[in-house]
Amino acid sequence: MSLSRRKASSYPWDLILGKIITCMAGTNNRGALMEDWMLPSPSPRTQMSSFWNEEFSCGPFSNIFSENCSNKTQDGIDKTKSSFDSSGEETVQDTKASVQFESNLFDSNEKSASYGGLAERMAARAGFGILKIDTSRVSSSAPIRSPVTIPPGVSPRELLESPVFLPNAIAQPSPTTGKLPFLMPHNCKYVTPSVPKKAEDRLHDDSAFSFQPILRSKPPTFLTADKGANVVHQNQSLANDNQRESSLQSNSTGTKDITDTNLVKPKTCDSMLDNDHPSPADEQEESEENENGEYSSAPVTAPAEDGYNWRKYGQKQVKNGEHPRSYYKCTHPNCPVKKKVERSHEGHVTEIVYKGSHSHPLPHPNRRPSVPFSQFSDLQADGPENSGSKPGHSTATLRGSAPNGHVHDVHNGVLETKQSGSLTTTETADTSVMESREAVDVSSGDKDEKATHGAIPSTFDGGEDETESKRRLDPISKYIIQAYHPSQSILTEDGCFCRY
DNA sequence: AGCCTTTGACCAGCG
DNA sequence: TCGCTGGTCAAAGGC
Repeated sequence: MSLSRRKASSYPWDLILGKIITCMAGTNNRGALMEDWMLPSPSPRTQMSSFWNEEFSCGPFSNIFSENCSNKTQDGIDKTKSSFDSSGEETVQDTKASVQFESNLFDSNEKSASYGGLAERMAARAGFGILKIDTSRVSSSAPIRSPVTIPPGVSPRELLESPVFLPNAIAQPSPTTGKLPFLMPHNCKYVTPSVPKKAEDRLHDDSAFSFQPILRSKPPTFLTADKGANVVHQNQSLANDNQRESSLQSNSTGTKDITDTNLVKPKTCDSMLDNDHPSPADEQEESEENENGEYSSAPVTAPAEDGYNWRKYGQKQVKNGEHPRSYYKCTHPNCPVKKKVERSHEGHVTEIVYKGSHSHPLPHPNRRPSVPFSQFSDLQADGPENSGSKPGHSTATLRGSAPNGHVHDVHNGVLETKQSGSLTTTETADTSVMESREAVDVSSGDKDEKATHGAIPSTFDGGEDETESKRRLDPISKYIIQAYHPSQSILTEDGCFCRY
């Protein structure tokens, strides 16, 4: 498989949709769906279009899971909704917004659905029509003019990298790219602390959506391990959201007491989001769907690509650990950050622990060829502020892991939190860049977060800002993020994918 | 040449 | 003090 194809496959949407497909194993249209699937690098948007047109035009996205998977799931969804309803009308609004948005998309999809030929369908997938050129009218002397007009000041490269043209990984979340969080199962919001809220915000802001500079397109990894990132980010972002979510984030995360080390077993949703950031050590975890629409043994993602450079300096088989543990150091001079990654024998990342705070901004993208361009952009824009930890925000860390109070750690049955270091419960984790980045990506539409956490740095000079200064004062912190292979995922009562 | 991974050895903490 | 364990070092080799 070509590199490009692999990259496309690595996009979280592939994972999400792959899971959906798997979930829909009982449906009759799977074959048709997979047929579309086989088209080269379909964009998330088109994938979803096909998805809806062929499979789920009968109801809201959230019903997909309940109708195609299990009644139990629906029950879980209902429960979840109930819990949110109790918090106010916000949930209702979200639901409405979601439904309306879906409706809009359906409308657009109906158009594409009428397309008959492959070209039309591909055009629909690409988000723009394929112009038919009448070659008979083209003279050899006439200048060949592209049907696409590129505005002055916009390079073709930029244009190509725009969300519309980007089939997947590079595209940032937007209605155009189909990467909007709302596309995820509504309940997935609970998967990651940060994702949820962001998705909600996005829904509210749909009408006001506007493209923003690519900051952190981390689809993935949005969690991953990068899931942990989300958790961390949540800590920061929660500064403004604490009150609102505090009611939702119950004591269920009793483990959340905190620490500088947080172990989170992310739900699949997070995991999927994290995907696109294969870290050097995690690249192998890129997952691919096989012919059956199932994921190969290749792991899903790791949390990992956080934009920093890591050097592996050791590996050990931990005594009681099921999997070998790898030790990584940040390659930046004098940067004390380390991380431990545990992988299953199949190569799946089962746990990631970040320790310490980066004492430097994210490395320049150009120095990290292994990282997709979009990530570079994000990373670059990200700056140090996201990597910094904010004492006092850390309490949100674990909340994020179980926003709704539901811990979906099927593996152990509980959210695990490891504590190490001297951090107090209120000064837990520093916000590791990685994790927070993912969160940032998802929450790009969250103005509050931006303002509060600098997710989209207002001072994007790559220098050190106040946050950075604070971050450097933070005690060493650790994050433990656990991920599971998608093939081992199940749909929980909450409508979220969990791994077992 | 530089950077990374691998891997056995070494070190430190703990009971 | 000894053994166990987790973490780290550093040489060797690969890319």
